[in-house]
Amino acid sequence: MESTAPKTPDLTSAERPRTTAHGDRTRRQILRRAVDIASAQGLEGLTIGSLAKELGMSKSGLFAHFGSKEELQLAVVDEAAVIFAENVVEPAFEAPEGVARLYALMDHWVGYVDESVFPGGCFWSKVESEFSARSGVVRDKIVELTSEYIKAMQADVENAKRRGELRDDADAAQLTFEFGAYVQGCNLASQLHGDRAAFGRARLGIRRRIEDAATDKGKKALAAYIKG
Amino acid sequence: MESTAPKTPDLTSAERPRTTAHGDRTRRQILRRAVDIASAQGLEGLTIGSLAKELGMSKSGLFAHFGSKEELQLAVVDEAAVIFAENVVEPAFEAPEGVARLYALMDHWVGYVDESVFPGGCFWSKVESEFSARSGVVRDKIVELTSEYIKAMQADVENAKRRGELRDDADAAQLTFEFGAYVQGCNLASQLHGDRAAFGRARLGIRRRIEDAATDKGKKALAAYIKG
DNA sequence: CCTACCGATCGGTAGG
DNA sequence: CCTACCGATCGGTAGG
Repeated sequence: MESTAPKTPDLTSAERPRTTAHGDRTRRQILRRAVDIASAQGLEGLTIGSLAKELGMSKSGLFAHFGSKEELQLAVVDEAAVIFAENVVEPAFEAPEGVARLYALMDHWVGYVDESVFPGGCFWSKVESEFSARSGVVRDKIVELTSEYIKAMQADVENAKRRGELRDDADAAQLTFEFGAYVQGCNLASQLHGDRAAFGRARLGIRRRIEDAATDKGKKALAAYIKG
Repeated sequence: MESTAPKTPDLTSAERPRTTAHGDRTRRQILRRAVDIASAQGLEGLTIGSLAKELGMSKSGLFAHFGSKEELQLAVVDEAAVIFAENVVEPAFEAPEGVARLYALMDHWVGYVDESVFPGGCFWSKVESEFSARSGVVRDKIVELTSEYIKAMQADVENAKRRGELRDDADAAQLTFEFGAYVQGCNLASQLHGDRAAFGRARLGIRRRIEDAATDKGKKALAAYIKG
């Protein structure tokens, strides 16, 4: 039975009416706090009751903003993507194209882990591990967004090749894999072993892999960017 | 009030009476299944009720083997350490000392992730991430064991240096960091993105880092081991 | 090893 | 946004 004028509006969809400035501000405050908690406790450890208590509101009051725990988790992942864009992707675009921008992207990325934008370390490392053996829309969104970040790395590597700053025989997929691994590695070493030296090791590894694959033009461009 | 003859024996300690062969076998069966589940769902996602149901026993019957969820988690971590020793640490000792043994250790390590000894990928990656922002004896045990694995890597690097197979200026801590990062990287790429090519990339990265740091003697020893 | 419980907490709902 | 609930599940206990 289909109805052309449904009595019950779909409160779980993104089109749910939410036009007041106050409602938007409250929702944003909830999500900022939720991303912090999820970076430490995971998206399942983030419970509606404990989040509500920390924000000084009732459980059902908070719940009404999202409609389900899954919708809350999706909103938290979206919010984390905004924070990542602001702290890593966008700042890297200020560097000149080529190896400089590639290095800038990875340098900001390590910095975002290092400076602990989130109390629990890298939000993405946490939720990737948490959802790696699950299925559903939350996992799908995590996979989609982190795939974009990997593609952004690889695009910068391939752009540097096209500009003649990395050698033609440089293996873009291999470099991308190694860069991602270094970021993961320093996040875990820091969070689990308190090893702050790992950030320097990640940066050094990234720099050496770029230098090893760079042409003379690329080496000069990278040195000029790092010095400047 | 101290008693020299306490009426209630400490059932949570390791000294709890457990002498029957049957009890030991049951306990081992429970733990093997539990490690599998924890590699996918984590040590919190491993609930006593669901584990009991899967093993066809009552919740309290299973519970009696451990005394608390925390003791179960500790036993699961110990069991995972036995499996890691059998699959990675011990097989590597069959390779000759030096860069060959270093490569063998890392090759078996990647193989243990690749061949999915556990259904959820690397048990250690899962629980390291899960407990990175927690405190307590379970986290402490995870940190202790994974630190041992890192030390085993670094000991092999330093041994290869002493034998003149890696150059004197090779940075042992840097190499160790990069090897660990590659293992983490291929586990996540495989589990989250289904990227089985990542195992080859991890192995290639490990081999190139060793070759880049190797002396002529070391290059020959590595080539002989990989060919043989 | 079992059945039969316990209090606490989970996500979610009713009704305002 | 609230109070007051719900059934399900959690770790854990009593008593055998």
